[in-house]
Amino acid sequence: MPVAMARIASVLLPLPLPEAFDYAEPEGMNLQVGDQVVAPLGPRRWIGVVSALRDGEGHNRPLKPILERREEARLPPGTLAFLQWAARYAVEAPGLPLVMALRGARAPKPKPERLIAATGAAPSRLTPARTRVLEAALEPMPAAALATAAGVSAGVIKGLIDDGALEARLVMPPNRFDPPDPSLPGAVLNPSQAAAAKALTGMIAEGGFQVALLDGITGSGKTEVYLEAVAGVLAAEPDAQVLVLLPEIALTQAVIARFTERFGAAPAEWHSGIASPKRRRVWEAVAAGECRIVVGARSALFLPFKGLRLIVVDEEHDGSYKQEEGFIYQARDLAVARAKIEGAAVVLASATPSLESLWNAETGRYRWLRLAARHGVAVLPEVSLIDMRETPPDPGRWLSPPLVRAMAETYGRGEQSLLFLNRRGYAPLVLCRACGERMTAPDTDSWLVEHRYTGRLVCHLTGFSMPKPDKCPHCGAADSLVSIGPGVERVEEEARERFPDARIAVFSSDTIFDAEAARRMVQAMEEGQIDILVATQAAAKGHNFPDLTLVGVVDADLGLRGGDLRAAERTYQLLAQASGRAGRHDRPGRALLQTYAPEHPVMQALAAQDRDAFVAAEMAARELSGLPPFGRLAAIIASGPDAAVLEAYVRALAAATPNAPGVEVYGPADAPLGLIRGRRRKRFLVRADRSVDLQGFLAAWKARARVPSSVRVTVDVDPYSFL
DNA sequence: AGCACGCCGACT
DNA sequence: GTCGGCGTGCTC
Repeated sequence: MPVAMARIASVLLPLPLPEAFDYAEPEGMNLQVGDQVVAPLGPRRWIGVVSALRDGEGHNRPLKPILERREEARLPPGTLAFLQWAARYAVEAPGLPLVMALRGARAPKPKPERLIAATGAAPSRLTPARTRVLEAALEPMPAAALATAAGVSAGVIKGLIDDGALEARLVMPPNRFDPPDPSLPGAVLNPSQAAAAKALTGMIAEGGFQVALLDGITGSGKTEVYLEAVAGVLAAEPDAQVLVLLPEIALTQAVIARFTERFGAAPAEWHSGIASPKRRRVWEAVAAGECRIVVGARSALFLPFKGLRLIVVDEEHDGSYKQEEGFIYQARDLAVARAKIEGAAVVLASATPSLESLWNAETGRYRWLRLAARHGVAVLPEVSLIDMRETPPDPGRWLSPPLVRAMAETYGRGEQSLLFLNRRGYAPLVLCRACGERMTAPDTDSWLVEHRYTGRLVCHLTGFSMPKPDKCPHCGAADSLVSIGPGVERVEEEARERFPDARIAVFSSDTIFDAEAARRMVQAMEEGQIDILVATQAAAKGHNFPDLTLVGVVDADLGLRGGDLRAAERTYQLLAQASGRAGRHDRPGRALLQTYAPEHPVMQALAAQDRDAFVAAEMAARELSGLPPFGRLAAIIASGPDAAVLEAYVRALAAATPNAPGVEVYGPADAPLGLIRGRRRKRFLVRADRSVDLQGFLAAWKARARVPSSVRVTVDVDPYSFL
């Protein structure tokens, strides 16, 4: 009889370790790849996941044994493969994506709930209050809910429990997600929508990995179309799971409502705002295949789907799909990668698709579905440019005469205006008139933004804030601090001066900090309780305001000044979304863009409402310089508190640059914000041809120079922010 | 990530 | 003379 050979288990730990660690499998544990285990690490115990199993003994040293196998769900093979792919893609430790994947698995379990139920026994004495309670206690419910329902105090309920007529039961909340019913009738589709829905369901029915770009202007009804694709997937396979990604939490409630209406059951919700026990429930139900639709933010991509068949990426162009901190990734790109690993389909939906997706559609990699017709009777707004050189605002003002005139006409007709300025606070810069000092956060280069509501100066980069000082902290001069440039608060102030009787509100992350506040503001706007809304990006998307007929963009050039790769594209997308807010019903709307560069191709394309011309021009420029989507970019940022140590490292790294054909390395240069929280930052930029294994190059390069422990090195593949 | 080990300042 | 600051390094 052959002696059973001991097995070695490679365990991926949710830590920034360079590789999976090997452990001995204790006899009889019967591990499988994907199992959650507890393993010893130094003096501690860590939860990890088995990533490989092989026969053999530890070679160089004895291996520590795994301590236990957890009963919690096993990570499906597709999920594990995706995590490993994602780590390589981001040039990061393999344990970092696992941190995201286990975020639900390690959350505390839901606690049993105490419910009060009738025992059927009659109470010894009946009072009117007691009768009401017994009538209300038809099914078990929490004591507080029962007291409210019966209109009594908690004492009455306690009395009935002591009397034996009611009893308390500890019940685990059911980990059930009601199954969606794809056979319920969907929305009535217009011909354009119907054609797109048919093409989508046909594509998905073929099975396997496929990507479609659902490209339709604001209001063309993209959601109805992808809902039909979801219905098709759910109907075709009883175990199929669907993931719907949204760029921000504020949009989830509306989309969840649409899904609930369409399929008669609420989908699971997943984002950073979900409480821990709920996360745990969703995570386990997704792993068990019991939860079939998840609507969530980018982190939902790391859930342990068992039978993922379709991923919808709504507003696919949106910059918030790019995670910029910690584990850096682009969720839209990872969604496509995950679908490829799982053999699933992807629908990318947008009114202003990213150039990358348009290029993939143009070259036939993605199926291109264009929704042309506008839903309902609304017409597109008329877009015109205001040349700020010809009709400048008064000094210290930000609204030009043509825009103010248009606002007056709109207000006079009882209609609504939206002033759009993508800048929080009152003024983006405060400086001292006496000595010229610019206020910045301690040990940081970025300017402090003045907020008048709170009377503070705030660093939007580090979160630092301080009360606005009376005297210049640098030279001590009194009353010398001046506010430079406009933010939404300052535009609001100007609007109030010009229209003292109008009802004016500000929509920004400083006035609207949760989903409930956003809902109230949207409702007030819908009901016509606001005449002029001054808003940052937060309000640029997703809402229909029937009486909104004027959109004024205060500084249309703002996004162009960053000078980065996507400046033009981002500005186009943002302004197209913002101007698309106007005139959605029976009244035609207009959008006025204040610009100092009306001849710029972005402004011309917006005024002519000619997206294709803009895209063609931008693509040609990118192709000429080999930039995405025609080439690939990555940034390497090194930071550290000691300038000399950092400089030495960055020089060593530069000297170690591998010579690779089709790759150019620029730098090292001071990062645009060279100093944050006392850490100096240096940056390399890498451009590579599409045929180059960029990740392989970056990993090999990074490995060629020893990193001093005080220096942090981050790799940003496909950078969006050039700060 | 967390925890131990190690070499320089103000304290019982 | 010690207690402890957190810089540096390791964990299968």
